[in-house]
Amino acid sequence: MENHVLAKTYEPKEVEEKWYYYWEGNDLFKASTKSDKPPFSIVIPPPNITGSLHMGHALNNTLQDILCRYKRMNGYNVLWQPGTDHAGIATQNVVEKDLALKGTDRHQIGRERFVELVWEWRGKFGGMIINQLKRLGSSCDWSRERFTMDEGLSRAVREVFVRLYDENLIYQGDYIINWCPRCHTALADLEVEHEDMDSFLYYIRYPLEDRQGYLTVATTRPETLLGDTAVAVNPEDERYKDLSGSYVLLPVLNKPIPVIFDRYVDKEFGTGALKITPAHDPNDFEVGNAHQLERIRVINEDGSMNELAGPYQGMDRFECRERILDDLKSSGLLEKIEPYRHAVGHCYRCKTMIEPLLSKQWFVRVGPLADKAVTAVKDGKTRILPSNWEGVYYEWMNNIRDWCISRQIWWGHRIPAWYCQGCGEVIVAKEEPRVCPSCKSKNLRQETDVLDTWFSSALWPFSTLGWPDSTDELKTFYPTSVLVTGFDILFFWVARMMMMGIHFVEDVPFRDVYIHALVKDEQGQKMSKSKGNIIDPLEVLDRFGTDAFRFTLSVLAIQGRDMRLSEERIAGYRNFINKIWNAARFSLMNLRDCRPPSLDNGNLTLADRWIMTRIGQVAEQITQHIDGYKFNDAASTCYQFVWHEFCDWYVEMAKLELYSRDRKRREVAQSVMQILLSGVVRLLHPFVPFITEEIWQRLPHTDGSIMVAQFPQPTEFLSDDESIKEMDLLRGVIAGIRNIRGEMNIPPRRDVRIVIDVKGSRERQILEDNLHYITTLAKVESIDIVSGIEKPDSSATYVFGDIQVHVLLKGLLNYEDERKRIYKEIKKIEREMDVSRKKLANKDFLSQAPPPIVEDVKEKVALMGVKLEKLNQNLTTLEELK
RNA sequence: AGGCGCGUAGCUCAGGGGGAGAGCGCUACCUUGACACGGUAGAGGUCACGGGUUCAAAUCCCGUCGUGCCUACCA
Repeated sequence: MENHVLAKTYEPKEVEEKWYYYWEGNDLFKASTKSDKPPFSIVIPPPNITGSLHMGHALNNTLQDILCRYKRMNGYNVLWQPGTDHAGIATQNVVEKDLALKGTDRHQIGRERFVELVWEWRGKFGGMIINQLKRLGSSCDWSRERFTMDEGLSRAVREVFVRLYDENLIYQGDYIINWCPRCHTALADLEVEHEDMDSFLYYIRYPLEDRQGYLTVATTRPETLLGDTAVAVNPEDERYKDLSGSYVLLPVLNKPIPVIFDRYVDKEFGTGALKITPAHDPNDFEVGNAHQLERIRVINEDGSMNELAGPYQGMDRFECRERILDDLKSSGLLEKIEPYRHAVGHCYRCKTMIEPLLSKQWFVRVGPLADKAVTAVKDGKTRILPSNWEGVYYEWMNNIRDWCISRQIWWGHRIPAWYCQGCGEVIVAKEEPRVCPSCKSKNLRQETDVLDTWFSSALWPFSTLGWPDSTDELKTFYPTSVLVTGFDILFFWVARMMMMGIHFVEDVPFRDVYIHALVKDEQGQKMSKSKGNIIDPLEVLDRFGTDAFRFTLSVLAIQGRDMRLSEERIAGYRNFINKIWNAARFSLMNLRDCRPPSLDNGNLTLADRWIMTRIGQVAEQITQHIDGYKFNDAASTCYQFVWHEFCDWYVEMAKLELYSRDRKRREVAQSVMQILLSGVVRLLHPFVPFITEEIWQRLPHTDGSIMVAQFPQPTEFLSDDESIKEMDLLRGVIAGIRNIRGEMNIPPRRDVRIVIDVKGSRERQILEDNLHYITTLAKVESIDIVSGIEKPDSSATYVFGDIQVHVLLKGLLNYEDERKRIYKEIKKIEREMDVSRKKLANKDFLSQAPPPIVEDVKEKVALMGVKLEKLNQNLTTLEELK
């Protein structure tokens, strides 16, 4: 125990680093595979190595840490599994930028060297976010940190790939994929962001081959006409019935292409005639397949036009569009242009406009996997919370499309497939094959594509635990207890982990999925670099301290609603942290000479019994709230209790005991104070770990870290309902006197005299026993307790139930103010009574409402009646005096 | 186009069939021996609008308006 007085203001910087080292150094974050305790496990949503801590991470990890610390204190063997993901495209982009600065590029240095450089980059910068997570106080088991590209996880990736391929759940094929010409790779459908853009609908005339006239098509992408292989119309469309079997001439290239009939075409849109470009549009691709059309790809992977684009070869796709339009205009084939707004796909990494391209790629056949993942949630094996996200999950799973998993980049898990240069055989294997099993050729070349990063992330809950080996970790901690994440990766990640976990480990990856909100700015806007409205969590940590920040995030973590974060809000909770600090400071100052605590009911004051009962109730509420992922309710309950019950009332009342010359009284108060403070910091610890450890360590008669102390159980304290009622009475009387002082503007230095008129003997007893609290807290000179007297002269009166508190104000009473005060009170009560009286006058209410409700209303009317009567008497007396 | 959510005190939001709540802000007073990152008191709301169910609706249902987000291959 340290004896010197605590600083007046809490200084987070000094405290945070010290305790984090202490926790980590003492292995307090470590999980065990040999423990009798029940397991509790969470896998971290792996931040990507290019990232820096943002608000989303801060919230996500704060919530996970709250759960982990709470569970540890409740006696669980907790594994919080940390790690990072390799973020294929993003990381490759970062390193490529570096190369560009040095005047080179990856093609010049070659694949092998490039991958080496990425590993070097990762070694230097990839751990940054991990240190930032530590600053947040995250209690991950860092000894188990994993990386999606490390050896074990790579082995899991190969195992999964090969098994899915063998089960015919991975296939390779030519399909239209989303191509990012800047990142130079295919993207999965999910990685495409659709954005509404102002554009034009161009009406282009395709001359009929065998007669005069045109067939006019409407398109948003005139440049793709170079790859057209047909024009389609609806077979039901009367306008075009006579075109059966005919051809039109493709403008510019003057090539005949057939008119085909397909129900897919919407008669109402445009002209009802649709140009078909099977190599550059997913729908056209389908139509093309149905009609065995040729697929002509006219755009290169860098977005330029290729040799099949004839005169436009070498132009960029956007330039080509302009040139074609010019040419169409001059040849009279451009009928008209209409403004048109429609959704255009963009790369989620670099925002470049996506080019749908025909390309050979690897796909996962997700249908069968998705079915099982849906069933698991339907059967309640995994709960998705809040439950409205379940619907979103089903909706997506039921409409799922095959997943394009190959990426044309170098950084990632290279696809374990080899092509035999001799016979063309495709070999998929965990280890590199020496010879072709079919033709025995040794000339094999490995697939150059790598896998989508999410492919490895999908294995995270079991690959990090050692799968495919049957490890103790897997046996102890799988399925994990809960996954905490944002809805933005529900499809990207959660759904895929569900599919893979069920398929490969034969059980769901998590029991609960808790979906938390997005963090937005004060205006409710998404934070983004381009908007410049980012609040940097690291700056917040510096300015306000980790605990203040974590507490703010907890209070704002309301289920199902995005949070608006502002600095004022954080400053407000910084004040709360300081309040905790000062409450502890006061307590510890008075505990220097204390003995080990014990609760001797016989000697407890009303305040003691009350606060000991309240903290038990609060412990129970907080437990319920955390168990239900109601972080905001849990944090608010802490706030209200600590500030408005512990500090506002208990500390003030305990001062009388602690400053008492009666040693026994002081000792009792010290006992209660120790138990109370110990309970408070333990309740708060999951939310604000640093300050609570600091206080815990200074608290007499505690040992070890608060991290491993028992979370408060209601049974540690008292359950004394009478004390609650008695305190309500006491607080009501004190509040009444304060109210009059405030309203009447009685200077604080002016001690006033009070007469309390109380009939009930029990109530009288309570007040008499606690007179010293009233005099001190209401700053009163003296109190007389009487029964059934006339209202004293020059008094202001507060009516509390059937108790009247007369404040004697000789020479200070402003009659007009007092009259107004009472009148206002009367009006308020009358309004309330009206409502209740009407209810009682209603036969239906009396007969149909539940009896306890009716009783309540009757009781309320009776109480209000008494109060009203007294108020009216007081008013009359006052007017007579006037 | 569908789906989900939101509209409650000046601001940010809890609550969710029977007495309108919190934080911040605001007003007045207070250098009280834990804390001015503090204390005491106070002002402030036909709970978006219109219907319906009910003895009773801010709360449940339907509709309207406003607003946000997600999903989607109509060129």
